[in-house]
Formats: sequence, structure tokens, C-alpha cells
Amino acid sequence: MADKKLLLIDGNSVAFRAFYALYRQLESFKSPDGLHTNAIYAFKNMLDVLLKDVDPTHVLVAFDAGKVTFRTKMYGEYKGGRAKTPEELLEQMPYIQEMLHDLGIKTYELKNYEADDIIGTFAAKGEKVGFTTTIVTGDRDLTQLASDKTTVEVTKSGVSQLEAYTPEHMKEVNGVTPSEFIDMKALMGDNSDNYPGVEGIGPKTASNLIQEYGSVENLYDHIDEMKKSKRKERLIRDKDKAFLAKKLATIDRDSPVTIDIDDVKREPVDYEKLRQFYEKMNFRKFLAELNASGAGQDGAEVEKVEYTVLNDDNVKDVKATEKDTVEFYLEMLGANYHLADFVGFSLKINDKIYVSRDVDLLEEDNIKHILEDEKIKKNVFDLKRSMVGAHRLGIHTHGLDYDMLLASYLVNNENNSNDLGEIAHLYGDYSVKTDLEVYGKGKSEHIPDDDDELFNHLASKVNAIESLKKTLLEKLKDHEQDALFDTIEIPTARVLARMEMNGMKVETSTLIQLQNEFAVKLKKLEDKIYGQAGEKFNLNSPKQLGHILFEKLGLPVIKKTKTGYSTSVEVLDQLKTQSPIVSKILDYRQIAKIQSTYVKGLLDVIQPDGRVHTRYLQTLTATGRLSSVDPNLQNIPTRTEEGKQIRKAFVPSEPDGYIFSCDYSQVELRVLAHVSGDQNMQEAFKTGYDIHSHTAMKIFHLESPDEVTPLMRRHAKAVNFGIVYGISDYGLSKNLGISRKRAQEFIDNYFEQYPQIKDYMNKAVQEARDKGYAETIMHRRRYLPDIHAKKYTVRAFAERTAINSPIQGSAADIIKIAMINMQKKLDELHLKTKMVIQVHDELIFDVPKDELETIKKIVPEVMQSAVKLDVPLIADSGWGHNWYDAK
DNA sequence: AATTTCACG
DNA sequence: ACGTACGTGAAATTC
Repeated sequence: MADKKLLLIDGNSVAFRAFYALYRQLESFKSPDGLHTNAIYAFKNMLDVLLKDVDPTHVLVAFDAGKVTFRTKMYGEYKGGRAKTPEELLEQMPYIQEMLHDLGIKTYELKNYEADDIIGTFAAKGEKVGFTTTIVTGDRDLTQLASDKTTVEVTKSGVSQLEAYTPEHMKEVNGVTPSEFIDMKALMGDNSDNYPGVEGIGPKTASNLIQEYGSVENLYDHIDEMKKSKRKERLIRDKDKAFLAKKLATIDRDSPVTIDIDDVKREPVDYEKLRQFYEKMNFRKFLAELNASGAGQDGAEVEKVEYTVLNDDNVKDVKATEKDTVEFYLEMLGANYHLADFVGFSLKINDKIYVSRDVDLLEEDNIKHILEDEKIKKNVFDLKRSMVGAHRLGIHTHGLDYDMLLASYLVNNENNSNDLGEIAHLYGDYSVKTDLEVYGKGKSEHIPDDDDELFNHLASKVNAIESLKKTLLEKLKDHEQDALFDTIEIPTARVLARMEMNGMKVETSTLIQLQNEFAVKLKKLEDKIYGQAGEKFNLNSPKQLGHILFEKLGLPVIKKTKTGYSTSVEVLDQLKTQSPIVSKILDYRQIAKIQSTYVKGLLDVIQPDGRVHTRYLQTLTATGRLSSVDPNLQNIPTRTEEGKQIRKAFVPSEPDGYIFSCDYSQVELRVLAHVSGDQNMQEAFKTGYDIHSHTAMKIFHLESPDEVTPLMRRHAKAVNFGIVYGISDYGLSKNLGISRKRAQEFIDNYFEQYPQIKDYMNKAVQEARDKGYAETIMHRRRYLPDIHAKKYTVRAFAERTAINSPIQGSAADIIKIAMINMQKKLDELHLKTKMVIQVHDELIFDVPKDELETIKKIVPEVMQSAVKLDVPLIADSGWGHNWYDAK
């Protein structure tokens, strides 16, 4: 017989946690009848985790019976002044109980008693008859019940994050045993339950006193021996309160419950009622789980996708014309599709699905034709990945014109998952599993041996692409994002695929030479630093470095991190004058960074073709920018001379060719001038002034540009940047090393001189509050649920984001349009020049010698005419025989 | 896996 | 009185 395991759940407390875990989704979790369901849903999720982890034979969910209990009779103020439970949660409570009954789980409440007392009573019963008991609650009071047989799991901030209180853990946290915890509370009282203990005694003092005296009773027996002190006076004065608090804090372990432990044995699930319940609540995920398990359906089969397995013989029968609806999915295992192993593919043509592990079948003439014919439109998930993967098989795809991944990213990018299954689940389709479920992760990642398992997965993917297309297109239309999808993101994906596949040539020899030079410099610095420190240590360890600087050398501590001393640049910069070791550490850090991240890092990712093939992540950022990985080509050093040397290794394909670079001048400020309509700023850009000098003149009230000193310009520049980020006096003062007051003056002057910028910022925040999102010039959205947050810091962050996102995001829209137009131009003119890198406001080209003159002319033209704003767009060019010289 | 630091726009 | 600039990726150490 199985072990006797008892699970006791504090129903009110867990429901409360569940409600707030999905509080943000409160309005999206509604049953067709208009009932809120977020707490019911989250409760079930938490319960599933518990049932799986604990695997109990007996379960009881205890609820509070009402406001009046023996404790309120003892002390009228008990739990007084508590914010009342939100109506949206209260209405869900009966349904949680209903669901538990359907699941075969007993619930119980008892007049005049709290859930705590029911749990305490059952835990005591369980111990008597040899149960191992787990208690789950959000209330630390229950930790007094912990014993060697009983563990109390307290929910933490996360959804299913639990902290297990055993007597040992209790000792670590509070310094006392579970039963002494009651005495501790007697002294300190409980603010949330609204009863006092002894004035001036908090958790620390209470714990120390109880550790010394063992109990409240013993403490008062020996109170006369205590030295005269304020604390002693208070202990004596509040003695009654302490004893009352002890009574209130003590859980009744012998409450008059009318059921016994045998009555809480788990019963079979009533599948029929449960199914009806899920339908009533519109819980599609749980319904899908019921269906998948086949449980409770009289002989019904698990839902299975019909597919045909392709092989050398039947592959030739596959046909499609432009009238057909076609979905295509090419599976590769691993994120880096330039190198990943192929797993198989699936192809859906109208209602018929074909699958195979053999990706070479795609090269058969008829299949290849389907994938290459522009007129036959294909729906895919992750266009860029599909295009690159197919290209590795010699297939030049055309007509991939719907991408489920890109569509879902545009519709809502709060969830940045790239998993087809996960995204399908977001839109209520649970017919497809996640890759994690099918392939696993880390060490256990593998392709299923079972054909049916793999093919079902691949088939369900093309199915989901097809079935969710309508939903996603409708949402794009609702959001006025059709053009953003069709004319920006889809074409951008194709352009990026070509840039990635082409790659950029990186000279190993140049990097090796740098590696040797840096190694010598690092060794010298290391020796000097160890000499001055008087010992060897790991310079790369902030912990060890902190020990040397702040303990051994006794330098002043400027800033702390959550684990120790901060040793970041801003700290070390301030310590430079105190000890010569500090500048050497800064030098070491700077070179070590370049050596490890750029020299070594880049050498590791140069492919056999002598090139690096980055991946641009198109569905990741919150603002619509791209990001670049493996390697990241968007953060190649430019600010220090040592760092810049790295750029010498980036060279054109042909030895006498050029690297051509063209970047937008002040694109974000121009966007700001445009969207805000600020006349003064627009005028500055139209006249062609240096914007930072112009700002300096404005905020320092100067008559002519000649009066602007370099320092004034530097300050003005920082203010301009600050504005784009949603400025604060604190942030600006920190950036410029000036007083907060002075920073505030700059800001006030700025808004006086550019009044419509101020209006824009207010409008941006107000609009985000009204609509729940911020939007770019091309209708790209960023949802900002935190704009209504209660916490100042969280809300203020959302407000700055509301200001910044339309600016950063519109700039991202603009360069994407420029890239599309640029690629089109290169194709039209049949140029050999390749666009190779994008760095947010900059495009880099690999140019054959004889095309340089053409490129010099067309690139800035195309970039400057990407969109028409109320101010001109300006792009500046540079070129040379490597990236370093292309400035 | 989390933390710290630092490279870029 | 609070605690803050916006957006990223990678390496190294530590837990």
C-alpha cells in the first residue's frame, strides 16, 4: 500500500495568491457569462503542481467560514481594518469549491473557526495515525505547525514558488522552533491580523528573547531578574497584550471538526461534470488536457492529426497550384539555423498533410517548385528561419508571404516566445505541443525515435499555422497593422535572411595579432596590480577585487550591490585619485573585455567560409528594434582606440573592395521633432543647425553659436538624450556629474524653449493610460500594463517607456523601410554590393571596387527618403578597406 | 541560473 | 520621502 500522505491547503489564502498571480489578466480571463475566472484558473494550475509533487492519498482544502470566529469574540479588533476582498475574487470562490468537488477533493469550513484551525486539527490527527503531511498556505502563521512529519509550504511572490518550512528551516529563518514561534508572535504582535504585542518589540528582539527564555510564561516568571531598561518597562506594561496575542496566535489543533481523516481520501474525478465546468469557464487548456488524456470519454480516441508520410516513391504525387492553400514547416533542432541539424518537415496543401524526416525530399522537382514559385503563396512560422534552412538545401524560396511568428509579435510582443506551440496556446489552440515537451532541453534534448510522435508534432504545427491565420490577420487589421506586417516586417525578414546568409568576412590573422598584443598588455597590467595589492587574486572576480580594494586597501565604499561591493566603472572612476591601482584595474578591465568578448569571441564564430553569420532576432525587442546574436555585430567597440582595432578585422569580400557605412544623423531626435510637432526643434533641423549646439544656445540663453563652449554642448547633448529616454533630474545629474538642482534647471529651460516636447511627453503618457499601449508612426505597439501600477517605481518606468518607445520604435520602423528599399535598389541595378550589417541607425555594405561611386550616391539617397517626416532625414557616409577605416 | 560588468545605439 | 534615465548580448564568476 502506498504511503499515507496528506495534503492540507489553506483555500482562502491560496485563492488570494492565485487571484493576484493573474491579476494583470483579470479582464482577459472571463467566462462567457461574464464571470472573472483568473483565480479559478491559477488555483487549478497551482493545485496540479502540488498534486504532482506531493502525490497525496488524502487532500483537504480548508476555507474560512465567515468573519466571526472565536478570536474576534476574544478581541474585537482581530483582523480589523483589513482591505476587503475584491468582489472580482469573491465571486470566484464558490466555483473554486465546485471545481474541487469535481476533482474528487474534499473542502471544509467550520463556523467560528478559521481555515488555520481546521488545518491545525487535521495535521494533529494525521501525525497521530502516521501520515506525512504537507500544508500549503500564503500565511506564515501556519509555520508553527511544522514538525518532522509536517512540512509547511508557504507561497512566495511567484505563482508556484514555495518555501518549505521544516523545523530546521524555521530555526534558520526565525531562530526559534515552530512552537516557540507562537511565543515570538505573542511579543511582537501581528500587524496584518491587527493585534499588538509588546510595544517596541519586533521580530529580531522577539526572537532573541524567546531564544533566551523559551516561552512568554517563563520570561514573565523571570522578569524581575531583568536589568532595568525601557524594554523591561514596556514588557511589564504590555503583559496582558502579550498573553492575549499568544492566544490569538495559537492555532487550535483540536477544533470540533465534524469529519475525520478518512473522509478526506481522494475520490475519483467526475470527468463528465469537470468537462462541463471547464466548458462553462471556457478553460480551453484544461479541456485540451482532458481530451489529450482521453480520460472520461467513453472509448473516445485521443485527438490525432491525419498525415501522409512521404518517401521516395510517393513524393512525386504531391502537387499544388496557386489556387491551393499551402503551409510549410521545416524543423531544425537548435536555435542557430545556420548550423542546426534538420529534423524533418511538414507540408499542408489544402486539407492534406505530408510529413517526413527526410529533408532531401524537398529537393524533388515538384516540391522544390512549390517552394520556389512566387505565385504559390506559402504560410510559415518564422519566415527567416525557413528561408535560410531551405537555402541550405539549395532551395530558393519565393512566395513565403505569411509568417505566424511575425504576426503574433506585432499583435502583442509582451510574450517574446519563439515557440509555435506556446504561441498557439496564447490564442486558445492547444492542439500543438511545445518544442520543449517534444524535444526536451539541455542534456536530454533529442529527436523522438517514435515516428508517430515526431510526425504528429510536425503535422500539428502546419495545422496551427493554418487555423490561426484568420485570427491573427483579424487582429492585425484591428490594430491597423496590415501595412506594418505586409510591407515592413515580411519584406524585412527576407532582406535579413540574405544579409545573414551572405555574412561578413572577418580576418583571423588580424584578430590573432591583436590577441598577442593584448595578451602582453594584460600580463603587464596584471603584474603591476598584483604587486600593488601585495597578493595574487582573480581580477575578473568582482568579489575578490572588492575584498582587495575595500577591505585590504581600505578604499571608501561608494556603492553596494545586493551581493557585496560594487566595482563598476562609475565607482572606480571616483576612486582613481585615491590609489594608483585603480586606473590600472580600469585599463585591465577594458582590455580584458575586448580580449574575451571580441577577439576570442569572434574567433570562435568564424565559419569555414571565413565569415561570421549573425542572426538578427526580429521578434524579440519590446520596441521593434532588431537584435543580433552569435555573434552580436551590433556592439562591436567604437568608443576606445583599443576596441576600435577590432573593426580592422572586418573586411570586404574582395581584397580591393570597400566597406561602406552610412548612418542616420540624430534620427531619434528628428523623430521626436516630428511626432511632437515642436516648432523650435523642427526649425533647428530644417535650418541644418548642429542640434546639440542649438539646444545649448536655447537652454543657456545665448545669442550666437559662437558662445557655445564645448562643455555647454556636452551638457546640451546629454539633455537631448535624456529627453528621449523620459528624463529625470536624478538621471541627468548622475550622467553629467552635476547637482540635481542644476539638472532640474536644465530640464526646465529645455521645456521652456521646446514647449511642444513637454506636451508630447504628457500626451504620450496619457495615451498609454487610455489605450494601454504606446504606438509608433507605423502602428507598432508596445503594451504597458504597468502604467496603472500602484508602486511609484514600476509606474514611473512604464511612463518613461511610453515616452521612449514611440521614438525608438519609429526609428526602427524607418531603418527597416530603408533596408527594404535598399535591397530592392541593389537588385534592380544588378549590383554585386551586399548589405551586411544593421546597427540600429547604421547600414554597412560590402562593396566591390568598381561599385563604390554608385553606392556613395544611392545609399544616402535611399536612406534619407525612406519616410517623409516634417523634418529632413540626413544620413552620413564613410568608406575604407575595412570597417575601421569606413568612418 | 543568477549576478555583475561592460560592449553598442 | 520615495528611487529612477531607453533598448540590447556576452563573458566571467559564483551559487
